[in-house]
Amino acid sequence: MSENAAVRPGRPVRPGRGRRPATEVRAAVLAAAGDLLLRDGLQALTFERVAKEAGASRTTLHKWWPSPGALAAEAYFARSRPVLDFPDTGDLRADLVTQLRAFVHWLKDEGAERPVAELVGAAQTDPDVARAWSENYARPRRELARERLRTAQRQGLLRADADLDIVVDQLWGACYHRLLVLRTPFDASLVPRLVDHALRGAAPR
Amino acid sequence: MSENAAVRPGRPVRPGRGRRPATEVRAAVLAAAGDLLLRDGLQALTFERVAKEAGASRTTLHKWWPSPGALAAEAYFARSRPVLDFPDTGDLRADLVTQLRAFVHWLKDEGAERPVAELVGAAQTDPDVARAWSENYARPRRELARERLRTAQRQGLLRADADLDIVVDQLWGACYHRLLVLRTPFDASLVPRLVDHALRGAAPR
DNA sequence: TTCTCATATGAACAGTGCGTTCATATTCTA
DNA sequence: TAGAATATGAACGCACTGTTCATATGAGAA
Repeated sequence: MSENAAVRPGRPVRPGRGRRPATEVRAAVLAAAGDLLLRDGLQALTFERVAKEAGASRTTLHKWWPSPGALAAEAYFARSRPVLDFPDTGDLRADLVTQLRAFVHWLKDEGAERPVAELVGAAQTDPDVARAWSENYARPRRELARERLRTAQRQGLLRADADLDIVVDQLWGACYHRLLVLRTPFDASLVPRLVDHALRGAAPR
Repeated sequence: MSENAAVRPGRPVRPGRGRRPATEVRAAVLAAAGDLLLRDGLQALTFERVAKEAGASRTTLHKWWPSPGALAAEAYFARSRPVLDFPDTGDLRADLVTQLRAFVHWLKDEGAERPVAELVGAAQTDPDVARAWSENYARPRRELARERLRTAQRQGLLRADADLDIVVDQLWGACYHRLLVLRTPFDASLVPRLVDHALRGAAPR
């Protein structure tokens, strides 16, 4: 907001180890980056702007993060709630509906829709973002889903020859398809029909 | 390749209407943009570089396209083959397998994987790309798929209460899910199982 | 045929952001 | 107390965007 008092050129300003230690600077930077990501989107998340908002030096950001994309990904994960455990009440259909509803709710009502879309989008060209997304989000979540399905399969609630990866792709892929490709996000009210289709199929009988 | 003879500064070079008319320049620009997109990816597709490769002026590109993203999208559509008609042999399952196999083949074996991923990625932040993608690709293709499914539904090959949009989301969304989110693209050999899951479901009986 | 208009062109400028280097000052650790 | 770690501001070079400008030339109209 106000002009920095040390902007005057020619006058010797004081560099030196910041008033704050590394951990504090990192926290401030991640907080500022998370704010920027939610408020103005991924495009606005530049080292320049984050540094200004966090009251840190741009040089410092270059030291701790390889690129603005990597910083954005870390800021997002730091802010997103921990991955929900998959419920196992014994009722597979109900558990899937619960889990997918939570996912859609998280996208639509908790502000994650734009960050998720932008981060997945950036991952298509930014290797830093791709790795962070893959390791910290996509793979772990897929693994949890598959585990829950495997349990159900052992209990005879799924066909023995069902391909669990494909089931995961159909359920979550349908949501991402609307979010990313069609850009008409999934409505939570559709979740039960989605699960029904995955379990019963679209063919008669 | 070779240095332009008119690079010498200070010496009056000759601007003026290019040696080529508008249609020719547009074609050259689209061709150069398509080459760049396939060869070096979306990141490399800047007005500056395309202008140089097409032997055109950067000013001209600004006149005809609002942004590099919009140019990339148009260049891609100009190069991609026309949308395949949905076959209707009366055998829904076989027709879906045919169509999805063509889609996967187009991604994996015809070099479309990277451009598609990068364009969908860019669409998450670039409104120009989002509009072009939505209007010229996603929506028309979805409509074609839904039409084929509606025919099948009328013939009793799908449940009367099946949600055709959801079926489309499950089939193509599964492919996009691997391409964009998991980044482990779909293999064509999985297509029959995917279609089987969509029609029969994963539950027993 | 002649004239007028559309338009491709090169040059220049400001703005933004990245990536890096440098000297300096401060805090933490041993 | 000495030295290592590190945050800081400044500066430079680079790439790309977005814009303006004068100029030359081809194409269509009168």
